[in-house]
Amino acid sequence: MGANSRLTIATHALAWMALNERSGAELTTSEQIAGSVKTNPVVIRRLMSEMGKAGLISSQRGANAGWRLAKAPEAISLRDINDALGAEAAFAMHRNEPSAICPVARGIRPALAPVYARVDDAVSRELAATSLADVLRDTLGVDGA
Amino acid sequence: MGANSRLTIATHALAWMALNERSGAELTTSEQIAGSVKTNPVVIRRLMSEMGKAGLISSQRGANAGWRLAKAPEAISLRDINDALGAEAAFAMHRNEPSAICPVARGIRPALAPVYARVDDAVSRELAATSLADVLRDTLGVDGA
DNA sequence: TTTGAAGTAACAAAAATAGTTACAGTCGTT
DNA sequence: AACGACTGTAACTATTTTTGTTACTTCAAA
Repeated sequence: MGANSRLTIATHALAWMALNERSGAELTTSEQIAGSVKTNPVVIRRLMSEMGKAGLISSQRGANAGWRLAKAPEAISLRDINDALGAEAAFAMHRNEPSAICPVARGIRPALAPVYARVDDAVSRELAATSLADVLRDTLGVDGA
Repeated sequence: MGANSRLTIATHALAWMALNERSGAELTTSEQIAGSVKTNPVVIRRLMSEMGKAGLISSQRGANAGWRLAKAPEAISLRDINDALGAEAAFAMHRNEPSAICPVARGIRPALAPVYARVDDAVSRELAATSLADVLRDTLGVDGA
């Protein structure tokens, strides 16, 4: 798979929201975020919708609509974001069924499954160690601010 | 990206070779492996070519051609295979440059880069813990053999 | 010199992601 | 009650990546 930038875009969006709220804003719109990410607002709305279902953010509709964080930036980890996006495993099994006759072909998937599960666990653990607050701090700190 | 099955196919191929050699064979051909994986021999040859460049296997050309493992199955880890395939990072940055004006957009990539690097390290560590010999053992053990 | 397979280029097919357009649903404001 | 601004989605196109296929060249043993 091409490596996937969904986590990057989603984290960028939440970091923008966090900064916006810190500056006193109540709500953030998809258009504001799209301006920073330089993409189409619908792309942002799609990601936001998934994060809303996961309880990371909440939306307000009607006039004066937008999103707000549902948790403090310290309480949202990159793992939470990745899980919200329904991220798939790092490695996949064969796209097509291998030979039913060959013993290697029959046994290779059960043999690899636990290894791949451990890999995904390791990814989750690593992502869990970084919060949205960490990302925002490092993001703003780049300029020496 | 769709999750990528290249590591699965490459590992399947090497496991097949290891079993073939254990059964007394000197050489293994792409057609034999393709039969077990149920794919086109060229797909196998492409993967084998990359693993050959990484020194995991060696090829013999001419009549009576084929591949043989260049190391013992105990000395080849899934990490070696993954590295040989030039695996890309689990997560990618934005496909397009984000806004040059916005401080979040400017700082988010340097902030995420070390996190993503740690994730890739964790993946490598996890893959390094399993050898081709482990995979072959578990593969054949599935039937209780 | 014949032969079987590696090696590789070129291209088609399939799948996933990203980008775009369009429109219905919601709800303060006027 | 109508308006306006923005969410929520569906539908479609474009782009990128991976996989599958055909075809051809190179190689070395028999």
